[in-house]
Amino acid sequence: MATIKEVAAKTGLSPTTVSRVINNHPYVDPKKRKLVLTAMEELGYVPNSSARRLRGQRTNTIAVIISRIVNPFFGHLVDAMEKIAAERGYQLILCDSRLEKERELQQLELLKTKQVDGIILASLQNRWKDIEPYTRFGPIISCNEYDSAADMPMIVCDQEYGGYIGTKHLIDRGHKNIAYAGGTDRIELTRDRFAGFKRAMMEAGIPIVDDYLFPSFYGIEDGKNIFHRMYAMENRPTAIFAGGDEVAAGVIQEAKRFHCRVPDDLAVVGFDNQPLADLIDPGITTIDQPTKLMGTRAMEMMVDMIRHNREVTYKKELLPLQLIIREST
Amino acid sequence: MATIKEVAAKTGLSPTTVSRVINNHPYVDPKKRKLVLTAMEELGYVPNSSARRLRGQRTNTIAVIISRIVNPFFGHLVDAMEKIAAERGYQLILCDSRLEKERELQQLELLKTKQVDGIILASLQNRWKDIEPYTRFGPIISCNEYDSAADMPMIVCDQEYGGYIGTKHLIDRGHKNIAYAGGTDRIELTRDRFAGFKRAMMEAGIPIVDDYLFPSFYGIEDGKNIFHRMYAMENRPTAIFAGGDEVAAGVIQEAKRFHCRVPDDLAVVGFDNQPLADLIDPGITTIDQPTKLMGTRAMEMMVDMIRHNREVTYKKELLPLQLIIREST
DNA sequence: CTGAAAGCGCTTACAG
DNA sequence: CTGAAAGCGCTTACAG
Repeated sequence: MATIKEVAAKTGLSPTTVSRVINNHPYVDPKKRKLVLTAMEELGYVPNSSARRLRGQRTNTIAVIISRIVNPFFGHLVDAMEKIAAERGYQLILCDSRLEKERELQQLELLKTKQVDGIILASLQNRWKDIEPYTRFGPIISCNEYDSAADMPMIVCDQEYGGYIGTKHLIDRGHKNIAYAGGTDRIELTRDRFAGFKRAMMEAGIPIVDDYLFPSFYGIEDGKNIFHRMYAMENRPTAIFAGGDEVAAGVIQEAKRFHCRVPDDLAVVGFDNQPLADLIDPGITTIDQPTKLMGTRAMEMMVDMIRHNREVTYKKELLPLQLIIREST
Repeated sequence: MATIKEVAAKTGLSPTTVSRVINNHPYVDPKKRKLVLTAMEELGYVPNSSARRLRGQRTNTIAVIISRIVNPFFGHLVDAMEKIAAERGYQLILCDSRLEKERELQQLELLKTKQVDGIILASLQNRWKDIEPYTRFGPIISCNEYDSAADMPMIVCDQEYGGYIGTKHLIDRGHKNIAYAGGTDRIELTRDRFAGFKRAMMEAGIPIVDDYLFPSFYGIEDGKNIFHRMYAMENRPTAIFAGGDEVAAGVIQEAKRFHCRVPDDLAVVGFDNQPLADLIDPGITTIDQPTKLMGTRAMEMMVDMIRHNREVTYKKELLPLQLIIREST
């Protein structure tokens, strides 16, 4: 692999001048510039990025941490981020925390070891106090998930409102026995959604039944399990607000298998508005998250922070959430 | 950020010794080792990876190029790869070619500029002659897609067989008017699948109707379009072998909307066996690809090649494909 | 078991 | 407009 020295030798110029050509500096004799360019071409020269990183103290790489890449929601989020990153000349390192705290912390080390210029947290396994120490080493922002105790920029959706409109919709349809599959309390996002659920229920004067509340779940299989737990109840819920479209899809599929009609016997509301929600039968009423917009904004902000050395301070950017009504309610 | 020099200064030892501690070299006085460890701890020292990269000429980073991350097939493939990479201490750079040749070539440059130690091509936009020059700079292997003209290792499935069993299944169900949504000829994988289709048709003595052949398609919307093109025909096909489950899902959804019964009026076979295939109604008969196994094997092989400086030579590892029968046929 | 020195391949003040 | 020199932060022969 040719180095800058070899290019210099071949042209009879100094490495300094070659470097200036590479970096499009002004003040290089046009003839010499051309000479260098030809030599680079002939030698197949390409600058060594490790050397540039070490010298320049930048990596042009950004890490994004998600919790489960097989969740299509994250697929779309990452897609939007990758697009902006590529446009702006940044590489994307994909980190999957697999919902584990330790993995997330290890991935945050990338910033310390100077392997990335910044990190976007699209999921959050650790508390702010454990994440905060890393902010000293470069910009960290959150996108999708958030922690209001955190002193970092966040691009998020109004989850309380999402929880509210989904629940209100079920109430408006005449339901009172409403189950809720909410995710763990550990995550603020799910707490806020649940707060929206509670607000809607309270406004309507409907008591919340503990047995109808299901903890943290993520995939199709979890949806199936939840259905069975509801099905086994004496007093079955007539509706469920699931934590995501995959969970909702699992509920619906199993309901159909057990001849439980959706929405007549069981109404189902999902979350995310994934393509899946429109594909299965009946289509899933769900809360649309502006996934693409979130990813785009987060990456734009990250690049901006890296480029302008912007200070990392609290800033919450709220994006709109919207009820999409289909046949499952 | 503390450097190795500061650790050395603090301990009164040389950077050499500190380096040896960092890298777990033998022959370091246990007391001094402990001394260094404490100093590193106190200073919050972490080795700068750019310096290590430059010095060591390795990056511990692997790029994977896919063509469309929102395709759940790639989501699962990347998931399996990320798992192995993380286990082995490698970072994963995600590159989405978005089906564009130029982007893929630019992503291959990562190897030249020493930003990655190796590249896994999970999709292939360029011909071998355009990819080959990059092999000089590090290991490149393909996974999923392939090019038999290529002199590189490939972890792939027997697509011809996949095309064959899917088609044979439709023929066994009594179909003669079978449409095929095949992808472009540019890609060998799709050519092979199509060859399997043709073999099955020929064996059964069924002529292939040009109007029933649809070119390259990938998503749900494409499936919908294909349905409409078939629906508009005078002599409608009674079955279709779609290029992927998403396409199949689009066909099925639109068929239902137009009261075309699946499988009675139109039988549908997909490809990939994505979770989606089991979720929609009717479930999609499809060809199961061992996605996880492919990703795992590819990453294992890549790490092995990087570690042992294995020569990059042709080697085709064929994984099994399997027909999954559901209600769409 | 330990350290001084060289060098990985760049870029950037500095001097001219 | 150009070049010599220093230095980014490591690691690895080499010598002891």
